[in-house]
Amino acid sequence: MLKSAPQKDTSFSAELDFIRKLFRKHGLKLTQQRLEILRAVRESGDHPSAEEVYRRVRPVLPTVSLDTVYRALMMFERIGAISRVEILDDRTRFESNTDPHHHLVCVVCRGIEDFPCPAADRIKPPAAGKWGKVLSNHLELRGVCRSCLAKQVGG
Amino acid sequence: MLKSAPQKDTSFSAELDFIRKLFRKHGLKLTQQRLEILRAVRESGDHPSAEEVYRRVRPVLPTVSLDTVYRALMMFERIGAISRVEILDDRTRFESNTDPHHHLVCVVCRGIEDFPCPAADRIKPPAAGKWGKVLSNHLELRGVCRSCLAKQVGG
DNA sequence: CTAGGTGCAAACAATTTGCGCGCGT
DNA sequence: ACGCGCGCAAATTGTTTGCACCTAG
Repeated sequence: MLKSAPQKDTSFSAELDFIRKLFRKHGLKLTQQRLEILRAVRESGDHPSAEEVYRRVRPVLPTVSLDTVYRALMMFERIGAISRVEILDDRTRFESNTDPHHHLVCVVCRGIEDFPCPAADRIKPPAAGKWGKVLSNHLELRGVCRSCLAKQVGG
Repeated sequence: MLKSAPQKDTSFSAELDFIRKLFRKHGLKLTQQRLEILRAVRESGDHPSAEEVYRRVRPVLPTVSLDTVYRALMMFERIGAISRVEILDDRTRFESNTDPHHHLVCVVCRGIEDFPCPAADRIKPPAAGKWGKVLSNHLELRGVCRSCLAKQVGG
């Protein structure tokens, strides 16, 4: 438990250098708030909503406000540090995975799981070149996840 | 111009029988409002927001309220008469195309175009069966459409 | 007739913004 | 020291709801 620096911090601090440069590059100030907000999204690797991020940083930054979280998240998205996911019937979520990937969404528990899919990445609009310039592909498979499926059978 | 009954009405009235049955089946009343709201989505074949639908029915139903539009749209979705699309950074949109299909979204003009894609329909989560039960596949290609691309080059 | 539907206005929830002080650079 | 960023609270926007009257079946 006390072996060394906390695990979570270790992995994140490795990114600190990169983050610092990124901020510098965009002429942005690296504040404690921004750092913690970014950490809340990047360390977990999941898909928190703005509210959820707010909840996560409160223990560390008790005075932080929800609007600061919003502002920071939007700013991070602008500079490419995180990306946002919009899921049917739900509020906007954020994620640290900025590589091309796709989502499995459980319509019961609203859980989101990432998965890579080169086949989906490769798909182009029909009559290639006729539509315009494609920037990204995002495939969303909606359904019921394993654990919700198990619960339903019993309920 | 006066050749016959208005074109638009012709195609929609062909669906009237189907609509009527669908409503009956669900024990719903077919009111003038609902009919016009449904028409506003189905006749255009595009992807209007609730606000846009409201705007479209106002000329025909000057007293209709936005909340009636919302209620009707949600109800139509429930009974499968239309489906909803959620696009990044934008309000919910509705569409009459309830067959499996995918979307080309222009990030500049926010326009949405449908396209069929059997390849995308066939994609399954990795480690098949491990995630749960997939109900639908939706691929969203984001980019800049032809006409916005043309404008950008000039600007 | 009578339950379900409508319009109005108000409630709600998520997100955005104006403002004056504080802190990172 | 300067100016961006912060927290507060209030404004906006999209959507939902309670209620009394109305209308399709």
